[in-house]
Amino acid sequence: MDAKIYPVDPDAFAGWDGTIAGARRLQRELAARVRLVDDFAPPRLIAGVDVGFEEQGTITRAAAVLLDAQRLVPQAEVLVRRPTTMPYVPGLLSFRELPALLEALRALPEVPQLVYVDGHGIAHPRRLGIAAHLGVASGLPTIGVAKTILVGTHAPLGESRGARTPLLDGGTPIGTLLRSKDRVAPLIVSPGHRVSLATAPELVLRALTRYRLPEPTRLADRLASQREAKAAARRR
DNA sequence: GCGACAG
DNA sequence: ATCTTGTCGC
Repeated sequence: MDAKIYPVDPDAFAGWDGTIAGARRLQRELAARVRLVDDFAPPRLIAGVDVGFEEQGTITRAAAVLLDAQRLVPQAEVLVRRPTTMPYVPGLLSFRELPALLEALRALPEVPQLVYVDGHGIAHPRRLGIAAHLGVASGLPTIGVAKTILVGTHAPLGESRGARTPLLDGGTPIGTLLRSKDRVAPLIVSPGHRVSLATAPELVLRALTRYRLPEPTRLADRLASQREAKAAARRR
């Protein structure tokens, strides 16, 4: 049976019975609420969110960083730590990370016009990756920026920065592979909510500097994974 | 039934 | 994701 019951967060999982099968049913329902049309104000403030773990995975760390959309300079950052409630199950990432992520996002001093999420948007088996789920749960425009493919196929991609090719699932476009830097593995970009398939990669390009990851998710990733503290501790 | 499988 | 040293390349 599907006996195991997980904690249900009313904000992100209203109506979920706590089971794995129920999680997949809820994803199909929520996917119908995803809007793939550009519907956001010209970004003045953008945010990046990501999750990391401590204590053998028993503690979840969610980070949210607010940045000036024009200069890509951080304006504020939030880090929340909570007990981990669910294991990682491919396709159900949001059920493990979304509650903490929403808490971090809500704690930011201002509401961003656009949120960059570490993970897929609609490039998901049931079209509800964590970026799409965060979008419908918060109502905010979101973009998914993942480092590897979960589902879909694609044609060969050019080696230079800016090269791109569609990510397809049974012939249907679900995202874009985007080379953000020469000779580095491409980013898999897909819309989360209130952003179109064509605009998503453009918004990622605008948030790039000299690294593979766009600034919002790069900074959130560093904070969530304690890059700073770990590097310092290891040097001693 | 046998693989694949975001973070 | 996390555990981890050195090493290759711009």
